[in-house]
Amino acid sequence: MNLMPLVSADVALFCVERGALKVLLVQRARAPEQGEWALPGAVLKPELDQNLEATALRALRDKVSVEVGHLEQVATVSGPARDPRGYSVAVLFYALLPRDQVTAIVKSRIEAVEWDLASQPARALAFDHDELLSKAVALLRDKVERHALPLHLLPERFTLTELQRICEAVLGRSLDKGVFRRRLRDSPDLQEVPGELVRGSQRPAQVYRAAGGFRF
Amino acid sequence: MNLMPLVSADVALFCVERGALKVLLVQRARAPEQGEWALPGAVLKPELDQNLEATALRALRDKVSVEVGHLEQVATVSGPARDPRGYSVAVLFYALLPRDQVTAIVKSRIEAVEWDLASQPARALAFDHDELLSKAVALLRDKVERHALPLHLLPERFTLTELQRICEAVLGRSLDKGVFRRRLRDSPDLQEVPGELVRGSQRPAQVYRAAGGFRF
DNA sequence: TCAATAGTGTCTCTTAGACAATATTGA
DNA sequence: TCAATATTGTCTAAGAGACACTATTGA
Repeated sequence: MNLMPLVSADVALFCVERGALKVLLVQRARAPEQGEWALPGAVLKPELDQNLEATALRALRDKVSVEVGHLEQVATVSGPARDPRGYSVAVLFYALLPRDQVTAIVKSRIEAVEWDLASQPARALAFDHDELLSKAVALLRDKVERHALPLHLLPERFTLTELQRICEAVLGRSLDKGVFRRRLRDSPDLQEVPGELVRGSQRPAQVYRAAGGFRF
Repeated sequence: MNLMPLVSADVALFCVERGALKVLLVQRARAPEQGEWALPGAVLKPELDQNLEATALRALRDKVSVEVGHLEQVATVSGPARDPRGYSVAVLFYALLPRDQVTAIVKSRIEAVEWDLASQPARALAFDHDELLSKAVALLRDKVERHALPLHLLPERFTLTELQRICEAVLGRSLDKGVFRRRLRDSPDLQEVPGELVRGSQRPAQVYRAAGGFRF
């Protein structure tokens, strides 16, 4: 038997705020890299975590008091130098936070938290988290580019225009309304909701929700 | 500090043999699951492996004496029950073996090895390796379906028809010659080789090779 | 010439992209 | 009526799929 490395799960938690894709950063309260900003994460505790997804969920619960219903695995990085504590293995996930839960997160817990621009963070990140963040953003964009709908970024009920704005924020470019709606027309992931939603002085918009068991 | 889990790397090594996508299986020489068939793998040795990719390469080197030049990370699985030795984390990779190196592999090493049908193996696999294999096949197919060229499955020089046969084997369906060649026309991943290659009594075919630094 | 495979052309259909036109509401 | 946004339609171009046609070799 040989010395086993530190295994942990890190999470890029995304939201869309004011038209931009943001990622949640935490300021580390303890060494190593104390005071530096990083993606939230936790060390795997075999006696506590059923698997690494559970570790990731626990990290979000403990550090920012958030419960998310889904996780996407992005990649696993490893090596002797990426963490000063020694040889380490980190499994990276991302999760999406609905728009109506974004404000709830900031006023929680001991460590300072902050939403930073996902595609070009203002903060320099500890460890190799810059690289991890890039991978997570790339995977999310790739999925949306391939017509997956990031419905987890929206509240339970939403309009097609809201959905389009979210996709635009994720992709970092504007989409054509006609093309967007044409594709959604036959999407099995969306369901009309009979009730409508009126906003200000304009034509009311149809409300939709995610279809049961949709795949992201 | 708490007990850390067993970390290992497993590899689905693919080749195309007689028109079918095959995967390399090894018969386990030691417990656990002694005598059962599984994907080749190795336990991470921090003092030996620069990272988990190195562990995967070492597994191929030790078990089947093969050196591959590339690895694709597929996914990471974890949990207390997937390996009887205890809580474990396994990082799955796949690699592609060129057609002209397939025969070299079988006559190596202590453990029995076998090429099995990748999409529907005749052998039942130990641990959760059935599931791992499915993930690897799905990822490989997805990439080729999205027009990535699995050039690592071919020898250094090849014809377009050979390339098409390889893609067909990976995808498990036949492709249209015209469509296939039309796309390849502008591919930056392919380079013509001035010399030609004649085979039997028919029109000679242009020989190609992978362009420097192509992305798979 | 023929068999066999290499390589090209052509037609149709679907879809993306761009953009215009119409619809519906409150002020 | 007007401003503002929702929703639909239309034209064009690019690409996929199906399939036919031409080209080149050795036997």
